[in-house]
Amino acid sequence: MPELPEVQTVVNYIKPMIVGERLKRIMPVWNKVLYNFDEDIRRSFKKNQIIDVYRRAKFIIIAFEKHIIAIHLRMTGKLYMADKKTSSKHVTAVFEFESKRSLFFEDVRKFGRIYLYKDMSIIDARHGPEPLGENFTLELFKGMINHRKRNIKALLLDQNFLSGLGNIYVDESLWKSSIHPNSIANSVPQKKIEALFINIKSTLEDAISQNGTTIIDFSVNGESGKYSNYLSVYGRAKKACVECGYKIKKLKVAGRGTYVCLKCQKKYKRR
DNA sequence: AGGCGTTCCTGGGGGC
DNA sequence: TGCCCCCAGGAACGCC
Repeated sequence: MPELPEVQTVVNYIKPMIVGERLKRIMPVWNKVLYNFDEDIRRSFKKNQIIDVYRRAKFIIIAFEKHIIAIHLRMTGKLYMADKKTSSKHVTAVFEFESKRSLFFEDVRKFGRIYLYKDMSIIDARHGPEPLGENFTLELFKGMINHRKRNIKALLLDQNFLSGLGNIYVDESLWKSSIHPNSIANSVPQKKIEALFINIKSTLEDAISQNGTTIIDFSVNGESGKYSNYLSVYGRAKKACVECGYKIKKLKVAGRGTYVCLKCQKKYKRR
């Protein structure tokens, strides 16, 4: 499941290949993949050269002079460049460039969507700060959390609260900070919040440096994420905690499969 | 405000 | 071996 590090890896991979390309058209292979391409914007889509590619939250942003295209991979989305049609039956959309090359969007479970906006305002309004951005300071994080009474895992997964985290990196960050995922957010001691702040950043940075955790099949070069070798709790049910040796438990928290060491991670209840 | 259920999808795992 | 059932999971939305 692509989270911030996986999306960043995809951006790093495709950016040098498509900046400067001119978009001829987007072919929706599966009819729901283009989420909000209203006809007016579509017809005025004349400034068609890609000027930048970057990540915001879990979106891949392809920027044109007058508009942006945002791609969300959701669970199983993949992007890769190719010259000709691929044989994959899971392609849901194809970006055709004037150079005759194409960017393929492949998505087995079909949750991924492509959005068209005039600018970033709608996405920015619905998403919290970037955990690796300069504006995301410890003081800001403390201020965001100190009035929140949700359980900490649900809060960290909420893209409106903080951008980019998903199930894997939330579990990893909470384990590293010795916080039980079912803790009430504003009951977690300040020292632990400081640790969490540091651990969210370092976990994401380490994962980016390993090209993410999810196995991403780029088809062309077959690169896959290597952070899976570094996971401490996620996916390690019944295995020994690498810190204390106690058996890792799999729970359900915030409706998600959740991995936790009940010996290392303390649950902070409502005060 | 926050928790919970539902929806979208399909491959794959569990049960028998 | 084979078949059917059911579920994971990101995010939006509605309901209480």
